[in-house]
Amino acid sequence: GELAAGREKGDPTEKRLVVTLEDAELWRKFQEITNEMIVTKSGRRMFPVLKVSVSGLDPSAMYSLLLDFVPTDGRRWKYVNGEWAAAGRGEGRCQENGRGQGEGRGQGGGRDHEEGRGQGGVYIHPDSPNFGAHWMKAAVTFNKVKLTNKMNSGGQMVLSSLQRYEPHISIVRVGSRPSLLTNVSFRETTFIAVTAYQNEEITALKIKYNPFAKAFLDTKDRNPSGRSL
Amino acid sequence: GELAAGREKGDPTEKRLVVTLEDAELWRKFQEITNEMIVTKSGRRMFPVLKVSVSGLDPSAMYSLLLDFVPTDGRRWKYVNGEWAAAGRGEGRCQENGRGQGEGRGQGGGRDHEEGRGQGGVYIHPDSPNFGAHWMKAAVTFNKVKLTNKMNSGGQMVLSSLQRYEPHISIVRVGSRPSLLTNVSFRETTFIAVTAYQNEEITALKIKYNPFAKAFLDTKDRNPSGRSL
DNA sequence: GACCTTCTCACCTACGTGTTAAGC
DNA sequence: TCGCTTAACACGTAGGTGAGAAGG
Repeated sequence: GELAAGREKGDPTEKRLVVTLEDAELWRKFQEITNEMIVTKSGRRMFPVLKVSVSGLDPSAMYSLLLDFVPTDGRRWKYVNGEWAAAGRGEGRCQENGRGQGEGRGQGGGRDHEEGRGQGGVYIHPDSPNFGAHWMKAAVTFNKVKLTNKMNSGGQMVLSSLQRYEPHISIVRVGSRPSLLTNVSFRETTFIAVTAYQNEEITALKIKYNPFAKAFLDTKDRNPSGRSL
Repeated sequence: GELAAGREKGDPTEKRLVVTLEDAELWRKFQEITNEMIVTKSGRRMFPVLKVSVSGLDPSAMYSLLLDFVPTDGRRWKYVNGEWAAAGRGEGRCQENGRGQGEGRGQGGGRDHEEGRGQGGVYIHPDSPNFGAHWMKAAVTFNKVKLTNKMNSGGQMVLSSLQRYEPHISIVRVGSRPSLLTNVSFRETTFIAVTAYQNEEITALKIKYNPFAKAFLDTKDRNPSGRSL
């Protein structure tokens, strides 16, 4: 774990709440050359996997961890001449405006409407709900979340291709007195949603580090096109 | 769902609590000829899978579902001449005596000590803890529990080979006021723990109904030794 | 034509089966 | 020997990869 983002709240129990991104080095390798994530009709997992360690919760209180994807801008992006460039406006579907960061909603209110919908909205970590002790005893992995560009029947996060997103993790207390505790994101996890990889260096990194792509490791190694990743 | 077992308690909320065994017909096919479950060092899943539907919970209250295996007797069993027969006493490893059935623990008390240990003790359903609504919206499947004969590092249920067990499911309320609500078992899920199948009819049933054993379906079909299962 | 999307595919990971032979 | 246990194995299920061709 390497990057920490903490917020304080008026609540006495979770004052020292800290959320740390795991595998930050790996994320940075992708981020340096602009990360891409595949979206498919049936849903595609993320790689790298979003993984955070949490501390500062009340071990015996009950929490849920939420994940959503916030567009970093209203733009579409194009990959031309080996570089990502902003194209025109956000394709008309101005669905993203309610989720910006300058709204004063980060401290506990604000999410009241728009929450129950669940389509393209919020991914609830499958361990939810659970005790603070559970979330803190080991890093929390979002390896099962799937990204899609179609509205399927639930569970998958709907993104628009060629738009840029930043994953946001929320911790909410459930039970007797539900409340939003924190809402963190990590810049190195930003990515552009694509239906096919644009930058072949991204492809090479995915193949190199994702065990499920090991079938293509040989192919890329035999192609001695030079640079070591 | 076919077999229901309900218990009432002094608590006003869960008076109508009912737990129903799913796939009872399949369980009965095995039970008729004395069911066996493999135990291995690394842990073996159960087949059939323990699956129950639950109703009568408070949808917004928080519960955990627990599974443990109660020896039906202190005996070891032997498979001789195509039949199971009781052998001598419980092999000297008198580790099981605290869990017998004549103890008056069936209605809600009695489990207070011995619970936290977790080794060979209690399997907590991975969805735990969760809302009553979650447990009731679909049948609860214990397909991930693993049976072992060695004390591994956690998660697996330690059983003694050639002993007979009955799975017990407990529903506990967690959170503000923890309490054991009910404690049910189903006779058709009784089995003898074995390191290798003794009754070849059990083997045939496992192969016939467990998708993971499909590799052996052909073998058994080509052997036209007669009876249809 | 250029760009983006969709589908099928071979090839992996990961792991659940009973079988079989060896071990004790 | 006999009874029980263990480990290696072949063969499944289940599903996650990018490649490549086809579609729009």
